[in-house]
Amino acid sequence: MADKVKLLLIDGNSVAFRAFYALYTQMDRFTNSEGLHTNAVFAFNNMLDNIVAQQKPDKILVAFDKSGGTFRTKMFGDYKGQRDAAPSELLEQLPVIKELLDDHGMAHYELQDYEADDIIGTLSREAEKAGWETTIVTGDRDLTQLATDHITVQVTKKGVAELETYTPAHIEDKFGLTPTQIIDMKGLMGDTSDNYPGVTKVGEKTAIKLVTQFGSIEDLYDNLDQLKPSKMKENLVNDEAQARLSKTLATIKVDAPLTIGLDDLHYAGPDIEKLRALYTRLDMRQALAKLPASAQETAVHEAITYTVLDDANLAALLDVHEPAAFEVEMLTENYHTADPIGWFVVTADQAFVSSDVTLLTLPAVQTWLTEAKLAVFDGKRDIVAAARLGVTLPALAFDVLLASYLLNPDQNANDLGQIAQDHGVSVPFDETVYGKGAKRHVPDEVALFTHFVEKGRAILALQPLLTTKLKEQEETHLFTELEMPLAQVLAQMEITGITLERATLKAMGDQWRSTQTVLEEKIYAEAGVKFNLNSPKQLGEVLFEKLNLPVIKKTKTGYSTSVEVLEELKSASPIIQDILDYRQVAKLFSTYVTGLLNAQLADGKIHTRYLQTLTQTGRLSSVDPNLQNIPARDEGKQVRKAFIPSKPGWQIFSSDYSQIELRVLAHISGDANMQEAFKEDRDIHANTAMKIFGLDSPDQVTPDMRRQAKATNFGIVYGISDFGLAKNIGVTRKQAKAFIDGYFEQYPQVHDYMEKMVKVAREQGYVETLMHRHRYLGDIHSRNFNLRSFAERTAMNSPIQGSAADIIKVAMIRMQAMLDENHLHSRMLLQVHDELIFEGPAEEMATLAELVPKVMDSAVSLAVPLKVESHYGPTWFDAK
DNA sequence: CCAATCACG
DNA sequence: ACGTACGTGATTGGT
Repeated sequence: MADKVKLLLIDGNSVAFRAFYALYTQMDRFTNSEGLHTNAVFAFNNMLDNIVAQQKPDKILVAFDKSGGTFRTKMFGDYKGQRDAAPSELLEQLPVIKELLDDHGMAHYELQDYEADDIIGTLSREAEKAGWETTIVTGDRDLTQLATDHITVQVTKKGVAELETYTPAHIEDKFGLTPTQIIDMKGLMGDTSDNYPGVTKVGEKTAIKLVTQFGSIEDLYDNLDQLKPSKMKENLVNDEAQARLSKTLATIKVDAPLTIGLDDLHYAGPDIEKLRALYTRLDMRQALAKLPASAQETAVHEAITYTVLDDANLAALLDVHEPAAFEVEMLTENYHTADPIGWFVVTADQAFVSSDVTLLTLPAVQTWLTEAKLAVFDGKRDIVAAARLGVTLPALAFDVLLASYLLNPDQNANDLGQIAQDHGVSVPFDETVYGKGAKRHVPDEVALFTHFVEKGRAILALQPLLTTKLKEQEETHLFTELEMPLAQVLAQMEITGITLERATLKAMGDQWRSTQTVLEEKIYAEAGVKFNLNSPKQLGEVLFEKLNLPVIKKTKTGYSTSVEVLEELKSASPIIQDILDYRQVAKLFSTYVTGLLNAQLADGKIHTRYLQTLTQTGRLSSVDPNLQNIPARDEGKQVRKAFIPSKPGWQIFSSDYSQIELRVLAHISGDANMQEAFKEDRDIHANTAMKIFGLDSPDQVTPDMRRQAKATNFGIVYGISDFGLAKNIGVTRKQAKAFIDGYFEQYPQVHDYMEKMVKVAREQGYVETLMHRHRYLGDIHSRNFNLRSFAERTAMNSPIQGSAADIIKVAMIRMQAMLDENHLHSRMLLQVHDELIFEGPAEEMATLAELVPKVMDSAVSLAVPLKVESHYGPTWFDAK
């Protein structure tokens, strides 16, 4: 038995409309190089792919509305009268969508005087007579009136990705009506978007009730006398003409005079090459990537050849003098511990690969390396991997990862495959070749080496592309003079590592552990029940259900038990303080004792990895372990006593920028008052307190005033809101607003700066730092208040936080040079956003105390001085 | 794999 | 009217 013919009918206009708005907030991202928007095309295309994959239709037709009036407008002049014109950004995409359909091999059709609905209605009825199965896809629920046992209507839900399926049974379930009764319902209700009236005061509920009771509008008016006198009955009588007209307008034609028939429908499948050309023209890289490889690309794949290096053929590599892509490959993330699985050198016309990294250590290869001009993807990784073999890499020529990060920090991936794809270069993802999780493995030699060569070629292909883009974005200097050399400095810091005194940390850990156990027992006794204290869920149940403490705040999943909540509950029960204490020691023990002990390597040191391409602002981040969040306050700061110099007689030295972000703000805002405060080295928080509290002398500033002023200073840097500030310092929103108003009055140019950054973000789509680091803020145009507000705060904060990051990065590069030039034994170990931590011989401390602040405060020249404070001692704890 | 919590600047 | 501070990472429990 042959399967029935499957027909897919799509309401082109309504789906395009939904598609457009599904990605409306992302419209800026979906634009091709000619400025044509592609958000609707993109979403429409995804919808097509999904529905075709799911339904496997034999025939497809996409129906469109024909511009100009329809028979409905002739019948009712105001039909769709109130509707705003579709936005031009959508209109420009309709012809492209039709082109897309052509290339997909799908028919499309429109008819003068009729809407897409009527085309679909007519064809679906014809298809039913022919014994076909039809699916209708639309964004308009009115079309559900067409549903039968052989015609299913799918209505887009939440954008266009999800469809709700309407069969007669589903309609019965949902409304208690038959599909044709949908028309009667609509007639009574009217339709505001199509601008026809219906009956006064009748909405969906009443309409459904009336249609269920009477069957149809005609039957309703034939039997009006059955209704008891009421306002509703009066309305029905008065609006009878409108109701009947509305029903006619809502009725989809099933006999439109189409100039096509079932025979004209087809679905031949896509023309891949045409689609490729279209996607390329539209810059639709995701769609492009999904297409099967072209004959050309396949040929390239087949053409991959390489030389597997060994002692005998090494000479060929040593002959390479042109620029090359290079990598030492490892399977796992942590390159301090991962085993290398191979390495490659790829030039424009040659490729050398090997699984044997010891070849790198051969003197001939090392000599070759000193002269090599290498392009890499994540060079810091290669530098560390090579260093573990005792091999030093030359200064690297180009790092694809760093370049791509600077071009757009939020579209940055840690995978060459992803980044290449984003720039129109095709190379498999590491995950595809190596697998992930437990399945990750070294593939067979051919697969591995082929991947090496492809990665090498991608790096070479990306280098000129990204170089051009960096230049266009005026980020060349930032790239060549900042991030590239910084990678080298960071690699050195990571390789050096910081020594952890195991016994010290263990002893502290034992103490905390026993405190933890004692508190645990005490809490169970106070609660009268044993439970898992580490589970906020269980703790919440105990506190708020068993002990009936007042609920202060809820999270998405239940009661909040955060510090702020517990602080408020302190007076309600003695158990609270114990829980707070428990939390503190539990955190210290698990993260800072167990965690750090586990991270210590055989050399007795902790080697963190700095992620140079992660944060949105240009800061570094630190992982495995994070050495940028080692406790600095309260009991926790004891942990710092376990961080010691690597050699006897050495000390830990630390310098930090004092209020660097506020100084940056004083500089970039040009605010005279704020600049004066820093030029005269006044206490900035006290200064702010005087300004916002209207005091005449610093003596009048109470500690509490200073505290509030400090919070206000922070708030300003973060892109203030009165609500946020009020919450933070525990004053009313009104008072917080008064603080902010006072602040802006005293620092008027800071106010101007805030407004200017938001304006800049709106106009150019991004904000930038002192050194032209970009941050893109697509959400600045969002219709969603939250997203938009967030983008606005980010616009204010990023240039501040990011410029401070630029400054310390400059300092770090110069610092390394300074240490080298002065032949100091001291070395830089850590960076914690505004501070640098060193170790060195005790005799060098005085030199560091002189030179380190000098390098740091001269890193850039601002309108205000940069202030640096230094300390040193036998442990990190003492270097404060 | 996500949410909650808490550590840092 | 909308709900809100900016940037991170590790651990734990729970799906």
